[in-house]
Amino acid sequence: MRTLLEVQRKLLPDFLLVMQKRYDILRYIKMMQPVGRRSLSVSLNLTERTLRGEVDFLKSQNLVNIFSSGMTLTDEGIEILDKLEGIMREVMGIDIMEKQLQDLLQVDEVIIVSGNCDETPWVKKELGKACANRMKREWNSKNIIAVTGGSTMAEVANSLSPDEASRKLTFVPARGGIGEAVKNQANTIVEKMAQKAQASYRVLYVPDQLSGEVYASFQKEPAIKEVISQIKSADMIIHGIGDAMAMAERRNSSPEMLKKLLDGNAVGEAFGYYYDENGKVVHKVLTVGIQLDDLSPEKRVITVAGGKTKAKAIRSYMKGAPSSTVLITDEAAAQELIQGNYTP
Amino acid sequence: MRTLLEVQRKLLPDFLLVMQKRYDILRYIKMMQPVGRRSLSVSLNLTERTLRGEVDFLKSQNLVNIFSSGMTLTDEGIEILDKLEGIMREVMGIDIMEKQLQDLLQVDEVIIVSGNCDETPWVKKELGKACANRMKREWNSKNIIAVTGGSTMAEVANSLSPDEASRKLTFVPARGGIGEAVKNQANTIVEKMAQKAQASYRVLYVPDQLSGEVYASFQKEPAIKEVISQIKSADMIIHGIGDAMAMAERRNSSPEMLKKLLDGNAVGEAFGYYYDENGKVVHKVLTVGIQLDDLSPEKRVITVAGGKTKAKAIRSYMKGAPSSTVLITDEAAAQELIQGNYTP
DNA sequence: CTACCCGGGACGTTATATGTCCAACTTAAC
DNA sequence: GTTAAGTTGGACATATAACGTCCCGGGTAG
Repeated sequence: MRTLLEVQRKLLPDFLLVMQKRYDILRYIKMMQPVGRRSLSVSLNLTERTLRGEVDFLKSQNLVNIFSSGMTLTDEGIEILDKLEGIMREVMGIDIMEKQLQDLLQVDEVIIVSGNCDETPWVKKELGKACANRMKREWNSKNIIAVTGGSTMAEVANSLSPDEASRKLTFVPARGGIGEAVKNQANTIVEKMAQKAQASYRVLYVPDQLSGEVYASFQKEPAIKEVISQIKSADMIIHGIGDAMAMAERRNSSPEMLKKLLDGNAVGEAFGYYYDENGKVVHKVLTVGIQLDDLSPEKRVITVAGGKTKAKAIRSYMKGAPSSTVLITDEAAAQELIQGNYTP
Repeated sequence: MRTLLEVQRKLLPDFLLVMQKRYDILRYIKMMQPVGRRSLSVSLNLTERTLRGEVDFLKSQNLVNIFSSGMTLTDEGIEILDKLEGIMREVMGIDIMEKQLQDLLQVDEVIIVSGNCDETPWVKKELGKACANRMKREWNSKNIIAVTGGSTMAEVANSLSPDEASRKLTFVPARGGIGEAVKNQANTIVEKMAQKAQASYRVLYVPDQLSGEVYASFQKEPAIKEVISQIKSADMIIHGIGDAMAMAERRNSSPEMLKKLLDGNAVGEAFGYYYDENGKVVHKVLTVGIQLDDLSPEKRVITVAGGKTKAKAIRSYMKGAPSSTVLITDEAAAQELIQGNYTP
């Protein structure tokens, strides 16, 4: 059933809306029966005429009786409604969660893929695919795409495919090296994405953890400067989110820094910034490229992260995320985000 | 998944057609890619414009690529198509079988409910329900409904429910007693149907197996005569089908008659007529009421019978059935009818 | 009896889907 | 290089379905 719904979501997206509408109508009739069109239509937020159309249809399907005293469900209607209850819980699950998260996190759009990254390995691929599709939808109006590192981003790269618009794109790393393993470094991923999309790309090789002086002189280097200016003018930023401590360890951070993160209660990390539970920046990795201030609402920010274990990290980052953000996550993280919110 | 499809069949009937259409389009694109609109539209029997509408939609869903060299499936399209194949086998199963049987048996309409009467007890109830719904669809233009006996008919009676039109109906037994147990006798069922539909009814009590003389005098009796004339003018006839030998035994037929049936290779029985494999009448129970000749095309005949074991009987009767017949059966019988037909 | 709510008929309006035709472009063969 | 046959995509008139709006007659409760 899961796959059937999944397929239908793609193949007949608005039919599910119709199904939901009719489900609501049946439900309300059951509760309010016998009931007339007028009172029903206000309860359902439908105009009287459209409600009438639906009711005529339901009557033709023998699901409702229409008497002069009002409408009631037929036995068959009750039966169908019973079966629908179970189905709807599943159908509406994802849609509803997407809307809930949209409200909760105050962002433009939330996309949820079903499953749990932590448990089922191919769910991360689904995340990547969803992200690739989402990118595609508006990359004809964008030119420069900045991406970060991470295993999730690597999957995004895997899912990209070329089309006419994609060839005009330029991929750049969002920031200079921040200590990932080569495979998941931003530079590597940028290259892969560009290759998959048949686009151009620029890389930015800078040593990790620069000291203040070198940092300044580096930025004056013409070649570096040009790449940096491209990065700064990126139209779209794709990035993952990590668990703060896990990231810090993976990056071989110094003991002092680890302490700083611990003291600051850092839980989330995104492109080199560490956040605490309230979304406050605890620490930032000093490197070139996009800074938090650069995330203006004109830029499209796509945040990709899934898995129950990352829910806290996602929440921490999202507290301060611009509303132009699109969050792509999985069911497990979404559930955790929604539930966790009521028990802080 | 089964229940989901069942619900959708009721709640969004035309949606299955759309799904099938899009499935076909995807399938053809996969086979013929890269392919243009024109050649695709002729292959699919769609006008170019409608095909274009569908393709635009599929493109917006990222399922097909459109290049100037033609259309191809995207990776996602291939994936969806894969999942669809499995689903479609189930979705189209019933629809397709209905059409196949319509052709095979040369009747106006075939309705199949899923399951097997012989194995799952509630499938017979589903048959009854389906029959009741079908009757409802046109009983506002009919007045007299003749019904036969049998356990299936008893379930039809159970599923009836009253409405405005039903109160004007009159139920009559199709023929005089032909030896059923009381519970499943036509008279009993007539009474029950009338009660369920809040309609009127007439019964016809005649002794079984009349001899020629008494038969003649019986028909002259005024009260009987009136009922018989009502029966003859019935607008709708609802009847079941039985296995010939099983019916004969249940009716305590004489050894001579059993021999006659055996010799004639009788396999099916319907309202007192016994048929052989080719649809030839082997024997008819002599009684008053509707005779085979009365089944004119103006009358709506609804035949209800299910279960794998009855497939042969159904086929034998259907050979001579008028095209105004509506066959209501179950999946098991339908499969047997279709498959059995290729291995005679 | 009256006032209210009921379904359903009628009709003009609007949105959507479809039929039809053409222009610009790509590709492949010659 | 040129032609021919294929492709998509734009434009526009038209048919069709959905919808908004109004009203009527019939039940029903107060």
